Amino acid sequence: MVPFTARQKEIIDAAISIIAERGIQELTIKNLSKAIGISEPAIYRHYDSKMDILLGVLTFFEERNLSIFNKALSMAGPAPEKLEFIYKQHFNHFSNNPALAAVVFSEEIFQNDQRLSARVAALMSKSQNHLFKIIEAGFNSGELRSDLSKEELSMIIMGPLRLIIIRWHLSKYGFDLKQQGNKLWKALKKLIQKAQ
Amino acid sequence: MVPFTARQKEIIDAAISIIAERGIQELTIKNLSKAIGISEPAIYRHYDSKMDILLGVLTFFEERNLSIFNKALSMAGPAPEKLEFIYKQHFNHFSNNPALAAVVFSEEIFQNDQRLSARVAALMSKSQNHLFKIIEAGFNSGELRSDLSKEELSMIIMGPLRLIIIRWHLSKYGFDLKQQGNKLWKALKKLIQKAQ
Amino acid sequence: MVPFTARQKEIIDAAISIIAERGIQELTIKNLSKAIGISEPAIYRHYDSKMDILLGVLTFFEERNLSIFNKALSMAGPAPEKLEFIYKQHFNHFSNNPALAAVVFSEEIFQNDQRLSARVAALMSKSQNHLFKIIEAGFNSGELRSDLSKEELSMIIMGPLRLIIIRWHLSKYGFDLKQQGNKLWKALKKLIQKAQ
Amino acid sequence: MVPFTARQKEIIDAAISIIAERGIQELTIKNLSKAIGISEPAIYRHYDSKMDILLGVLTFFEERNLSIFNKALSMAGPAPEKLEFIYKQHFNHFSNNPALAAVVFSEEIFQNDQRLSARVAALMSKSQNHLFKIIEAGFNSGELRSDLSKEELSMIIMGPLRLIIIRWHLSKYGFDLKQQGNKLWKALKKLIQKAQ
DNA sequence: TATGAATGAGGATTCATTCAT
DNA sequence: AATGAATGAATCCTCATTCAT
Repeated sequence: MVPFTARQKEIIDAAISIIAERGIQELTIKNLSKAIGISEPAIYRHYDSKMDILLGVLTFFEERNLSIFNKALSMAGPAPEKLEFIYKQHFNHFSNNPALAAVVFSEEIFQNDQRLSARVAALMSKSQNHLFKIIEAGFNSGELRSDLSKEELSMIIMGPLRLIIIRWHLSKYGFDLKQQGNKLWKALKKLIQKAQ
Repeated sequence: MVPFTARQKEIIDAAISIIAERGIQELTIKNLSKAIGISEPAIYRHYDSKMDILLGVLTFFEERNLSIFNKALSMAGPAPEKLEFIYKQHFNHFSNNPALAAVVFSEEIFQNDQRLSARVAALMSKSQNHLFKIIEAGFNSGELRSDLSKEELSMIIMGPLRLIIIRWHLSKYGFDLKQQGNKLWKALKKLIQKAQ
Repeated sequence: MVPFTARQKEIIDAAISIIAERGIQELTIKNLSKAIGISEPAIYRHYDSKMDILLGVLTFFEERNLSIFNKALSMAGPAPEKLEFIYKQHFNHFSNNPALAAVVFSEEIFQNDQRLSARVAALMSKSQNHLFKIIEAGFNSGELRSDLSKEELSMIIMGPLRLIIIRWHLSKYGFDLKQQGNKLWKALKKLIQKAQ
Repeated sequence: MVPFTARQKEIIDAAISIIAERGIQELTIKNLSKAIGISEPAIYRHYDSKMDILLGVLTFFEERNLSIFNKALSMAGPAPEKLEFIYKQHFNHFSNNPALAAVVFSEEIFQNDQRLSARVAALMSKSQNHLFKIIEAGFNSGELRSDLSKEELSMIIMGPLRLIIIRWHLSKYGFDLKQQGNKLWKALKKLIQKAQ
């Protein structure tokens, strides 16, 4: 795992901003270099091709994403709290970086290329596996309803999380994500917790 | 609402196929004309610009989408059945047109342009309103849990539906969408129905 | 064998001129389009890529070359006269198109690419085979010395022909190719004819 | 005549390798520096420009070439033996450095630039002059046929030599150059020696 | 002596679009 | 209704070269 140089980080950040604010189609080397304030060829000192930049963006997302799920997994405490942590982390993260909301769940963005879409699929299945472990722990401890499979539960947990973020983005950040997101979580918790 | 000419319909269909199978970036006038078997300038006899074609694609999606929700709304019967209908219609639709799965929830595709993204947002809020009505009916009849708001419930209903379709697509249609989708719906139904 | 369109012919001609007068490195799409007086993209209406243009240039050379050897082969008369015809045709051809001299024997020009260099090699071996037939006829009729193999003779015939043309080019056409070429041929004839 | 520094020699050698193996178009500062294992700017410590490197390459060729002809000239013995020496030296040289065959007669390579092509022409005429001296000595001693001019003979000697090397290269070194070259020389010798 | 970072100019190619026919 | 030919603007990327360190 080669760490990014400062410039590389800067390029990735700029790329994310552009994708987020103006869409993938506007992610051109020219726009990228303009955003950073260097010439177009200068980009190529730091990345061999545009594809490598995209791959870098994906790497960035992967790390963010996995870090959330890893932290959740390694937390002490009951399963619902871990899930709450995942929700809250997402909301915090996006509230702080609204632009990311346009990008993070855009599997479609990376769908053009085999290399990219394969990694997106891998990432998705990785986070799902983490989620499975949390859910299974919840089954065992009796904290989560066990009349649903882990696959179903994971979909019911992640689907609404993704959707509220997409809506927040489409509404041009027209509501308070943390607050609404919290309400969503509480509602969801009622559904998935084992009735006492 | 001007109806499409036959050629216009053909162009829209080809555009959808291209977007679905190869991604938005491959939707060029050249590829479009090649797919239809006419020359590039011929496209411009039928649409003034590429944007108009995109607008046409969106219109197509809108109609599909609203038709599902309209039918569901006008159905007789209890709310859960209407929701089940919405789920099933989606699964049927995508099972029959797998390529569309790559597209249909791709709000990001239309995010470049103001005109497009405004309509996407409008569409989303329109279907949401239909859903609200169904949910409210469910509240009133006591078929749906009423300790959740309609906003929360709508997210919890539509989020997993979208997610399973996205996963189906990312898995390259690697599982039986109708079957898995049905299981998902049954699981979800357990959660949102009012306990008897 | 698809015939060239008028524009394609024009492009090939311009390409040859540029290579001849300014070298392969100056054969750019920009220079090509400037020479013809159209825009750069317009070139691509007529050839899919620069490589295809190069292939076209090669085709042109092949046809010129094979036509000379074919005519010589089908001539009536003694072998030395056929060889003389080959010599004279070359000198005529290059005197009329001095620029070609820079190109025609430049196997190196086409050496970059597999597809190109394979065809150059094929062309060379084809003309050599024609020459072999002429030489063998000369052996049989007793017009040519037969104490040399056809391979050796073909080298001794074509080598000096190529060299004088290259020198003529390097001297910036500083001598009369037809006249000097003729003297060269007469000298060569003395050597390869069977002494009476 | 400033001697090359060690680094300069290294650069020239690398340049020749690249031209020989991959063609002139691949001779870029980047490829050059990569081949040597230094950075691109480092090249400019040793040569002011790419043109100077090309000039250096030419110098290298000049020295190789003139050394062969000089040695031949200063040899004792009959003219045909000197010519044989020239042939053999060439075959030896290229057998040992096959890649060079792609380059050595590539006057076209240096044709882009005035400075370069002038020196190529000068080199050619210089070796020709050496050859003239050898031929004249052969005339005087009665070892060479004198019914041909020295110009004609020189062309008939050098033309086939060049051609067999070019063919060897185009055949991807598909035959034994030394052996075939020797046969070629023996054939040629029969032609140009004065009959006893 | 060397390098990391940068750049203006230019490379081939594709884009959406226009126009004469 | 359709096309062949064309184009300005933009695409990604490479070139030889420079500069500060």
